[in-house]
Amino acid sequence: MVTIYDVAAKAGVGMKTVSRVLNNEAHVRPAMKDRVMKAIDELGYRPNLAARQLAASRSFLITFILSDVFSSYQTSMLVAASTECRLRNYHLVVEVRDQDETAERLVERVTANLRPDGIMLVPPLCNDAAIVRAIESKGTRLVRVASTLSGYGDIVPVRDTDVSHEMVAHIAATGKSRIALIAPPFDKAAASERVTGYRSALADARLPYRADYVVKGDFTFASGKAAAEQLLALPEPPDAIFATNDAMALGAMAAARQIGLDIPRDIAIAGFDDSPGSRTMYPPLTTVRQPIPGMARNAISVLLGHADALEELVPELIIRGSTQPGAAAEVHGEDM
Amino acid sequence: MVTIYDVAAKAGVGMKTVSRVLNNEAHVRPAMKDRVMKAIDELGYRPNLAARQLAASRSFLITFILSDVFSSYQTSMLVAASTECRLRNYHLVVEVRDQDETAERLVERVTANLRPDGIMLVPPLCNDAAIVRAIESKGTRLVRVASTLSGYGDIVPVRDTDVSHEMVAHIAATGKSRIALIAPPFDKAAASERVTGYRSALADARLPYRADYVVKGDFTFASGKAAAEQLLALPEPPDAIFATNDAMALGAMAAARQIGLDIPRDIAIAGFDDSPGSRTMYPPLTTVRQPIPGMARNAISVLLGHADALEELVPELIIRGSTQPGAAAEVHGEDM
DNA sequence: ATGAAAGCGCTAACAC
DNA sequence: GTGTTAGCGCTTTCAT
Repeated sequence: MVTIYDVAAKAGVGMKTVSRVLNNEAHVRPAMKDRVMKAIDELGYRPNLAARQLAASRSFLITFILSDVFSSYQTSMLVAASTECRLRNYHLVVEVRDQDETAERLVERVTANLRPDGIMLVPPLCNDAAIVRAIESKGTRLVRVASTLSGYGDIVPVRDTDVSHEMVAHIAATGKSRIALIAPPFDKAAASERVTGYRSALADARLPYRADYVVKGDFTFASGKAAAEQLLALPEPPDAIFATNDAMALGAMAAARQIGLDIPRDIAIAGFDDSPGSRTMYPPLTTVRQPIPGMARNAISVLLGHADALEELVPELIIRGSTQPGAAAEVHGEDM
Repeated sequence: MVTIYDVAAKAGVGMKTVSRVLNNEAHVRPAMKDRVMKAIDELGYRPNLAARQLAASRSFLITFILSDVFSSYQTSMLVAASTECRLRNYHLVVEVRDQDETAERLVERVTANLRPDGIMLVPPLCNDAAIVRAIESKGTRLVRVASTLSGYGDIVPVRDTDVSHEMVAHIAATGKSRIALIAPPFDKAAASERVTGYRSALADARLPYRADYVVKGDFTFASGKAAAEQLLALPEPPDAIFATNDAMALGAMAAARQIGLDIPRDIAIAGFDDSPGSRTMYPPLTTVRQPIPGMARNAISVLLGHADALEELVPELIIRGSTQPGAAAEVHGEDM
């Protein structure tokens, strides 16, 4: 094993100098730096993380807590966060919340022996007040992506209002006039940006807002299917449904299909997330692509204290065949 | 910070004794053990991983390398592996293979400063010979799940032949007689267990094996769609398609849908993996559920040297509406 | 079966 | 700017 001593000896300098070079600290003469770098290269020296952790009492680790309920959104975030960590010489540790594990136990075990420098939470866990409080009590840094909850930790926001407005405007532009919404489960659904965008677009298109056209779901396929069944059973059923995530939109598609409706002729359907499933339907689902890599980048930046240069992120409307006949028949299929 | 010294002092023993208790080593009198445990509890002592790593030169870390191409299979494995690690006081670090990153660079960076005690690879990366060789050259322990490639590292096998046979037998039992196969991309496709099961089931059902009914795919939606288009354009098209994974099966469903075929009446379709997408289709996809938690458990066991008690694992046939009208209309929808 | 002492490879604090 | 000296909190010899 090549240690920092060997490098120091080879370069003919003290070991603190090597350490300075390794950590990109200031006050190192370029010539010195080169000499050290050369020695590092020639020796094939690799710093030992455990030793750095112990001496610096930093772990260079970020913990990402995954809920036990799957979503492609979560895993996309995970992948993006891992990629981001690597660019900063950090590593991402995954911990999965066990079913019926209390928030306290979860946070305790995640925090106890690994001592991550920070924890990253995405929906739905980032909206779990007990978890957030437990992390606060441990004093571990926390970043929460797209959280609808205030409280401990930095929050990386997403602006969903405009793109939701755009979505509903697009649907209206295809000639639909009875556009229903499958809303998020939040108590005050009106607080959701996606709902706000829906309402403002209706107003812009001079379409009436009808309370019976808004049904809450809980972001699952089953809830979307149930909501759509309810909507389609209305005396005057909608001719379009905007579901606030893809899983619910797929549920709505299944409900429509089951009673023999043609999509999008009889009923247009749109979702939100650009999940793999949205691309492997026929017709493929019109949806919104979140700027996930950027969100993860922002999250890790915040966690590591570089909150200065956060990116401005804009979700993107993806129009496909479920709202526009003939649109984007050639969707990229990904292995899923 | 409570250290092992504090515990030793409080319990009135030497620190090696505390260490022995913590590591479940032999030669500790029960009374002694209790005394130490009590002190640990009262002090709320938590071992410091970094210090253990440094002293023991073990990291208590397993690295899971994710390919940049998504699959629910991969992420299910990841989750299961993380859960399994936690039960053994290990932690799972995720690293994502960058596009156009060489195998050597990938393994170098994954191995260099974190020094995981083992690496876990699942398809498709576990079949990348260059990566396997690079890991071998680092001397890091490796376990590969369901690999079709021999070479360095332990392999956790899956037995797909029987369930594939069962699948094709099921399709034949529904009255279909022209059953096509979308095969894996492997060079010698006949080497695949799924293909073997297909052929033996055809033989059992006294159905002819037709070379024009077997088309290779590459496990993506697009390849499945293309393969199905080719099959459906045959002078005598098949009345059923068994795709060797779900993504390709969904591609086949899209192809069938596009030309107005009814599933399963005109064409039955089945997949393999029980991916989230298989459950959010209408009709839901008949498929095979792999025993993923067990596979992950076996993989981590092997990696940690407990290769003794490996579980015998059996994949499960999941019959749904895409092959059997009226079957399982009520599929669990998961958020995806 | 238990204890004492010596590091593991690095960074922090300070001296120069 | 650069070098020296102490540890970080554990496990590992090796005594006893």
